[in-house]
Amino acid sequence: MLPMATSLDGGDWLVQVMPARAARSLLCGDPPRVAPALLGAVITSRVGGAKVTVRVTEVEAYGGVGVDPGSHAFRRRTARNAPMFGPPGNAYVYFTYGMHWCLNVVVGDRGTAGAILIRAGCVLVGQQVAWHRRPTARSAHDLARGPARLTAALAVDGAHNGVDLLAPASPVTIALPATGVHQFASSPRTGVSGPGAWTMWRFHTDDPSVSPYRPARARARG
DNA sequence: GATTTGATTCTCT
DNA sequence: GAGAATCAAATCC
Repeated sequence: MLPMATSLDGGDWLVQVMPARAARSLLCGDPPRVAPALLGAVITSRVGGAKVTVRVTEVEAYGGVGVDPGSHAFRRRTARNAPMFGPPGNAYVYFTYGMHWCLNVVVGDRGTAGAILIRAGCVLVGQQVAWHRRPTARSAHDLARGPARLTAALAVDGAHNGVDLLAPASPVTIALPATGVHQFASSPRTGVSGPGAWTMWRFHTDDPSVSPYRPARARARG
């Protein structure tokens, strides 16, 4: 029998998290409905033997095949987006702009290819390690402020694509809060242009670590 | 096979 | 605020 909730004690903060089985069940829902439930979630990385824990403050929801033009899986299943078609709770890590990694949590029923992009968080444990990995950060709130900064602070990269984030043995794990965040805002997604731009599928709490909103813009190329 | 695009970040002005 | 860095995947022809 699993406990109703377990606690993670990290000093001046305390998060009541739900059991992995309950979390996996919750993650089976539609991406825009599940996304707010990930606010306040706790992601722990043990990559390289160093422990870094962040509390999620900002997420974006992405739909599946034929549902969401802003999603990698909109057209069809490919080798790249294959992890999105896996079971909910798995990680989908992709490389973008030639230099950045972004971490998603697969949601929705298996095969529906929904995902939640983890856009920002605040570092609760392992700040020194995070500073070492993110020397250009200007403040503690800046350590994981932005999807690529967050993966840098956690040392998450392609090696973690497809791992089960709800398995305790995984190098990167996620724990959902037993009590969801009640105060949050939604807005259009960052960097999504075209037909999917209108969706209010970006959710964030009132926290300094939330990344500044930037609408999609055309890029000049040299 | 060639070209375009992108769920970004950093630096310089 | 604008531009550069940098590359895999998707799309175009």
